[in-house]
Amino acid sequence: MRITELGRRHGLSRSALLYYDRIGLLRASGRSAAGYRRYSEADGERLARICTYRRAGLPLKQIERILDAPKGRLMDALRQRLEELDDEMGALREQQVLLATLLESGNVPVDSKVMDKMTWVELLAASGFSEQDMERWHAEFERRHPDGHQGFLEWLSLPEARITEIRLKSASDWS
Amino acid sequence: MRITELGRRHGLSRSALLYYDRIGLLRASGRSAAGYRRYSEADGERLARICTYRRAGLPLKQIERILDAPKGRLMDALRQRLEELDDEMGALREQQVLLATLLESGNVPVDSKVMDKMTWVELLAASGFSEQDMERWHAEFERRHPDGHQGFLEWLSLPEARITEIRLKSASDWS
DNA sequence: CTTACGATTACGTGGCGTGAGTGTTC
DNA sequence: TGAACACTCACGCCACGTAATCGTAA
Repeated sequence: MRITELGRRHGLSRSALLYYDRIGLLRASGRSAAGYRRYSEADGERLARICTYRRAGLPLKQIERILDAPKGRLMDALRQRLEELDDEMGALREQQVLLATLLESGNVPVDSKVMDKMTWVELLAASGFSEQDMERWHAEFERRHPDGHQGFLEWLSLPEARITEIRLKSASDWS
Repeated sequence: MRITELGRRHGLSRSALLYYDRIGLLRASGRSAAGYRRYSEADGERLARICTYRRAGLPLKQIERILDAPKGRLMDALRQRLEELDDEMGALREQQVLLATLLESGNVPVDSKVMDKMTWVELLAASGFSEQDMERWHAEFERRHPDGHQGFLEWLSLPEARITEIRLKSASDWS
């Protein structure tokens, strides 16, 4: 099979396949007498996998790594991509909110949903939680669910620097 | 004002402003004797507008066009960006679906970032928080910051019905 | 003297698209 | 003989980041 034909079958352009060849992601397994690239059935199957991971938004470099890697690495990459997607969708949602307020032109609604740390600490204190309890609780949180801890601190709208600080302290308290 | 200072005030890097100068998006309105870029108050206000539109995801070229255009063009651009955003979010959602099916067919453990209620309760219990404490805490939360309470329960990924249930109970506990 | 800024120029990123100029197959 | 394909090389896109090498301010 020749390059344009292979591309057509998988919904890719000729130049895309030329690019894949250049970067070594999918090298033509042979050449004709005139120097034309020839693609085998195996090449086609490899390309099918490439297209699948590309539709999931994986960068080509990572695709190259996982194509010949054990299944565990592959699954790790997919899970990681899912988490990235959360961030990307969050960023788009922020853009939506900004655009909506700009178009409403004028009155900017205040988000009372934002929780700050002081309020949070007050709440726990009101239920009989001491500062020491807080520290032990942060440490436990960090030990059992680092990602959840991060997410919670973000939910409190703490600046990134403060989050890092708290997590580092929590980790050292635990060890 | 000099370049790094202006950037710091708007959350941009020096190289970003150098780039804006090169492409003509924001030219320094003057130079010092030694050739340093000097930015005026008017430059700062222009940059503030640029940053706003950039946070909405507009490309710099388009920003340049709408900065000195009538208000109508500006609104058109914002509306158009909102529509693009729909497409982009749709694309990301497709990636999510594909990833979910790939992960499920491969029998893979679930996202650790998601915090569920059981884990949360366990954590508090580990720090000496009783069920009764929990109830009082929910009630206090609901009384002082209803929106924050709602947001917190959503963060735990609880279904809407369960959230309503908890909030109603908390409200009645308090009254 | 140091060090924290300023300047310019040039190259890298990702994933191709788009030519220019030339050869091959049908 | 002409159209449709193939080849290689090189530059363009976007929004900067990152040196490298230099001059200036405090």
